[in-house]
Amino acid sequence: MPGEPKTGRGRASRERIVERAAELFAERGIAATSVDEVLAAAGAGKGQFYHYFSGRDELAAAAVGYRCAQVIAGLTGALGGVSSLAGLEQALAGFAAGFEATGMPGCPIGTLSAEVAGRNEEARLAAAAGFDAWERLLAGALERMRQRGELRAEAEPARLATALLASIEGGMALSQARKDMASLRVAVEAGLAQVRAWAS
Amino acid sequence: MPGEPKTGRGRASRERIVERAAELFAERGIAATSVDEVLAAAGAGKGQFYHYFSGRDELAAAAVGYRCAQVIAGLTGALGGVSSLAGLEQALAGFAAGFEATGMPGCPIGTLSAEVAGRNEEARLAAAAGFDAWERLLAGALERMRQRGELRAEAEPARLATALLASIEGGMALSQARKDMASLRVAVEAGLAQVRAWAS
DNA sequence: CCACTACTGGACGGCGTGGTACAGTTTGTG
DNA sequence: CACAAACTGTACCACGCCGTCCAGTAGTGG
Repeated sequence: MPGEPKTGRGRASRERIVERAAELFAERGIAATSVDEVLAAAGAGKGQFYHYFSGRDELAAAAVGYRCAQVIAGLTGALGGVSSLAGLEQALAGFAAGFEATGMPGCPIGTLSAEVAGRNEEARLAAAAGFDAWERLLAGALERMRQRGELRAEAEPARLATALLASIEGGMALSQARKDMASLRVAVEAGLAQVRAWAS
Repeated sequence: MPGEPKTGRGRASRERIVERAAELFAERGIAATSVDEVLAAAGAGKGQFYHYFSGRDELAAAAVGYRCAQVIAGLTGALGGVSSLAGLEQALAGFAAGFEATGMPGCPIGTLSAEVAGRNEEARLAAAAGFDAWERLLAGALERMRQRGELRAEAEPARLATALLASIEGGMALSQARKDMASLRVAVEAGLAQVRAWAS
């Protein structure tokens, strides 16, 4: 029965495995990456792996969770302090630029989510939690805009955040398939137009 | 060297394989479905398969193309004749209802696209073509609305269609991860609001 | 009817996979 | 410092995978 690490050394080992797995899963896909490859990249042996994980699926779930935490940490930096429309526009433009710079590999959460949903419940929940956190960041920014009077009082930050996130997510999906940033730009612009419609 | 079938019998065999592959890929994922499983489902042997396909990847591309054609055919029925806002609303509501009825397995094109992009160029192009066709259907409906005077002359059907498709696609991605239709509904409603903003 | 091509079915092989077993080494603790 | 628990490395196994091969069966044009 595998369990949580009980020593610092163990924790470091487990974490190294998860880190490498998250990287490889993101760039090659989960199904297309073998446990052996992950272990080789992490410089770990089978014994370590099955000491901490019950098997492949548990690793996938952990890696998805780790990836989401990374992404959310980055987004928190960009969105956490936003409280104006101009700030939101800038943050999203920066996000789109980063997406383009990495070669449009699809949404880091969305791609994993699509691969995992319906085949690994634990991982699906991790991805959903990632989306939730992202949406909360957007909702927080919108709420601050509303409180500062930039948005009308009747605006609903939660709904707007969902719609905005869907636009971003869908835009990335289209851009990934088309290998063309235009779709994401149009989608983000449309999402922002929605927000502007509620401006005071 | 595999090639196109030259007899009716051959064409039927090839098509049976592609059909079953499209079904299995859609419900289990491409990477998680073996060629042997597809062939067993199609009642075909290895000889037939390698007579028509160079290998796994070519089958994947063909199956993605087939799936897209199916989906687009269905959407053409729903959107082909739409020329009013009410009609568009109804078509999208019907689409959402269908999505819910099938258990929210993600967008039939989007899920495959995410799995295939970056690993199978031919299949990625097929998925992109599917998105293009879908977007054209939306753009056509919007253009008809504009010509009927329901949308202002300055409205840009192509841009609006991209934004609307992104909302739908992103909404499906969120709903799939969350197993909750609410996200898709909010996203679609927001997309429609964008369109209404251009109403005369 | 013949010869030639298209098509079919399945047996087979090499390989990579996820997972197990187990012996050896650290590490923390009393 | 003893000793148990945590941890690590690797050899190994059974299985399923993709793709090859080939012998046989339609089907078709001359």
